[in-house]
Amino acid sequence: MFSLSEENYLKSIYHLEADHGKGISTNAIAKKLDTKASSVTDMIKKLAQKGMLVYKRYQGVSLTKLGRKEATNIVRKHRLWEVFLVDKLNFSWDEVHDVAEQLEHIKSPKLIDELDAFLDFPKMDPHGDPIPDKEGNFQKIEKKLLSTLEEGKIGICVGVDDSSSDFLKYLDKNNISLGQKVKVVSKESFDGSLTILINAKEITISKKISNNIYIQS
Amino acid sequence: MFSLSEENYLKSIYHLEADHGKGISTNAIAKKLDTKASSVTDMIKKLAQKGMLVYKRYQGVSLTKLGRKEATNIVRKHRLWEVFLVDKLNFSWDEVHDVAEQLEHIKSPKLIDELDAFLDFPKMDPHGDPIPDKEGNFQKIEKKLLSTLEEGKIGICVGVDDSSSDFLKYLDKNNISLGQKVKVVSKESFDGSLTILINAKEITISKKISNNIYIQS
DNA sequence: ATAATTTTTTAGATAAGACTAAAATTATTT
DNA sequence: AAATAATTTTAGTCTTATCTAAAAAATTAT
Repeated sequence: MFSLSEENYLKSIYHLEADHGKGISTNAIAKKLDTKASSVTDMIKKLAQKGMLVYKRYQGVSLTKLGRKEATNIVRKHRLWEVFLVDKLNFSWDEVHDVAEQLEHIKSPKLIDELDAFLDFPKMDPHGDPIPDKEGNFQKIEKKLLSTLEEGKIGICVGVDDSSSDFLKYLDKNNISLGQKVKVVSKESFDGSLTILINAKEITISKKISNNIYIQS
Repeated sequence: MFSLSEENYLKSIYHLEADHGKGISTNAIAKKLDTKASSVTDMIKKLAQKGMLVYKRYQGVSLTKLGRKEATNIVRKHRLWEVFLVDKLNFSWDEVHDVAEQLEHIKSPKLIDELDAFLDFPKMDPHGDPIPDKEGNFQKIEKKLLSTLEEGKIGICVGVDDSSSDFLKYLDKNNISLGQKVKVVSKESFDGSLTILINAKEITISKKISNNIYIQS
């Protein structure tokens, strides 16, 4: 059994590895968890002790198979709860994160399996992120950033990178949601801003925005 | 905001007051929470500080209005989650307690209101205990222990006192569930055991059992 | 290659919540 | 009303997870 804190470390390291490959630095973890490097050192020693990760002084950490399994399970729970909140309890996609952060730590294998079935075994969470199955497997879908789409090309929104409330509210305000068709009308090379056709309307979005929307094309 | 520990103390004191009236002793709380009296003293000082209860050394504690409100809300959450687990996730009534103990501490007013609506505003949990509304009000139903029912009289099972897994499994095994009609066929004065007619079958139950089943008559 | 900088670790402190053991208070007997 | 027993509180310790400040190691720059 893991403490709430241990689970949060495992999850953060898992996400960092997914984004930046193996060998996660103490500072990167500290930044992600909004804590101090010295606290991280303490905790990774403990998690190494428990066989969840490999750690050598000054060398950063990598999850072991066991650690990754643990982390994946927390991610699975987080994403299933997000689906529950949106599909069943009328939460919007910008409201789910904080609550799911709490719910992901509930310990009950039966609960999460039944929830999975109740939700009809969803494959994606409300932000387009894949939900691992019981064994921790999930299909990695082909996706790229909207910012990489060339002028004149068409794609379908399949996910967001940043899922902060502010960003999601921005998307809502501009009627951008997953599953929508988007066409790049023009690209401004100076600042990377994009004029896109979405919902039969042309809007211009900044590079920062297009860097946070995933599409399939 | 209250810590998990503080919430558990408030809830326990609330239940003790419901059963034994005001002025709950340190030892009673310690027993309920399976902890030491000295730990209880520390915590009730803290909760008194926060205005949740009235405490005078060596005199036991009583919840304030605020403390009772807090506690009621936790009970509301606990019981709503129990309904969710049984109605939506195929839990049986002997499996819900431990999970609900965790879920009751999730902090999100929207979550619990939406859950309430999703479950169609249930008035009772799976054990026949009333679910407080948002304001903390609930109707107290008239009920008495099966052990107090006289020979030849009929009642309807409306709740259980003990809701431990073992006891509930016993009831399941004997096909006793809420809403059922029960008739006292005979009463053994020596040991208080009861022969009852339930489900068109006669069974004999001990005093201990009949002391844990509530009926309406 | 050495100096300066950054990162990481160690050492020691703190807060919450629990514990043990002993002291203080209250309750019960005789 | 003492004496005994039970309960409650205090004092001090422990664990978990955090922090600050300083030391150690690694990295980058000169």
